[in-house]
Amino acid sequence: MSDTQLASMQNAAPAVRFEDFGLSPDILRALADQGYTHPTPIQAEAIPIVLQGRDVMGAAQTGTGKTAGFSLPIIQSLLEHANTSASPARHPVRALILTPTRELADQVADNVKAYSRHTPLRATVVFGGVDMAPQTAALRAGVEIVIATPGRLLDHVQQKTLNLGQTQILVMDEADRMLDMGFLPDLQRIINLLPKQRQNLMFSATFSPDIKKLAASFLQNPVTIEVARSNATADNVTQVLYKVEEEAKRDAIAHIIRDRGLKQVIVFSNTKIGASRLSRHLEKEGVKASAIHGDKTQAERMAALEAFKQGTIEVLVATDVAARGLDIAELPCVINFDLPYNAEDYVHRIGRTGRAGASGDAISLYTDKDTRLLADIEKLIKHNIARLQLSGFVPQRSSERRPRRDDSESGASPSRGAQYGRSAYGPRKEKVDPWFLKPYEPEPSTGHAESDTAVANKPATTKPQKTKVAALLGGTPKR
DNA sequence: AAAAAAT
Repeated sequence: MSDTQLASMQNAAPAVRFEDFGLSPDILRALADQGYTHPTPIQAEAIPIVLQGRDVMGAAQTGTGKTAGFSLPIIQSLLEHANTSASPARHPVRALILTPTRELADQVADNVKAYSRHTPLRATVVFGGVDMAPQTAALRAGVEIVIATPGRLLDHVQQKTLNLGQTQILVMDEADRMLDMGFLPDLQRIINLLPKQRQNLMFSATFSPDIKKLAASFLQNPVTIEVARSNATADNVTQVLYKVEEEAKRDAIAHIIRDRGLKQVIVFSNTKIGASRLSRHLEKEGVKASAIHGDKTQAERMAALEAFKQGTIEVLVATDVAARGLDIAELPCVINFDLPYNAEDYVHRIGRTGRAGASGDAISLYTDKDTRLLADIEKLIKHNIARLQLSGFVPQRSSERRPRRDDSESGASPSRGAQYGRSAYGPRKEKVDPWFLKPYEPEPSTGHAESDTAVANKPATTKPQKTKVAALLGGTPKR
């Protein structure tokens, strides 16, 4: 027996079970339906605290079972003050769960519905991009738990199809993301609609000063629950980097997918157009792919996600709409086609894999221009990511796509490309360079951290952003 | 820089 095994046995506390929390048999039955018997660490920590009615500031990594961590005790609390009346008027909204994206709202709602299925409590989801009528019908019939994105929720409040006057529990999921997305004014409006006396739970994967300010503004004497170190990446996810020229990225993705025989992978692009293009490129290469981003209709988004979960498509090419919270069972691999502009998004993106203790791979492409982004990411996750060579990758360069040899340097007559200008292919800043024949040049092994740090420390380039959030929280509310 | 979210 290894030392670590021995140590873990000696340290092992008697395993906590869901039955130990005094949860209703109806909830336990729902958990049993799904084969859940033992809580994850965050669940074990959060459930008793939420049951006590305390406010919570949760620093929870994705994939830790956060949703059940707050849903189960909320359902229990609502049950303890159950109302047996069948009248819709007797079913006021008592718990409100806010999420930044529609897909996340839908997913959380699925979970809440599953956990409460044997109880008399009703839950419904409310988000934009889809017909309001079914949501209105569900709300009119009466629900105790609403899961929503902020905009459509406020829309319903305005339409008087939803009243938050009796809501006792507020959950803000992915609060950092909601701030990033400019939801602060909406959040403040929503909070103003709620009774002053209520329980607040706020979850955030990362902790910026803005998040702390938001927390201080509405949490009452909160208990802080921290499971994984904040801003940490799961250590069961293997992270690697491949340096690729910008023009070769799409081929590199196709190569990696084929080379590794990937059958289920999310590829993140920084732009909606980039995501669509890459998806089409992969399809041309015979890889079943779909794109998901904010310019797609909600129906297309849901269809793509479903097809990916079902395995009908192998690759989901996504913008950061899919970066946070989405739970795809046993997703083995995430690829960054672009490095995210925001280092925190890197943590979230790769958090789609390695969930629930499974192992996962996170592969990122980077170019010369990404030095700064890479430095930010490695600073945030507090370690360096292995630079690997993309083996056996010789990008396909069909003659029409491969830029012609540039003869101008040798004094020969200008190439057609030069004659006609660069309109058709866009500006090319470099002379033709047989980059794909160059040997791999690893980053200087101590150097990359040092040189990157040097870049990060340049006084002029460190961002001194004065945030709107601070202004909104501190000063006069805008609009 | 970009993306997301009510219409």
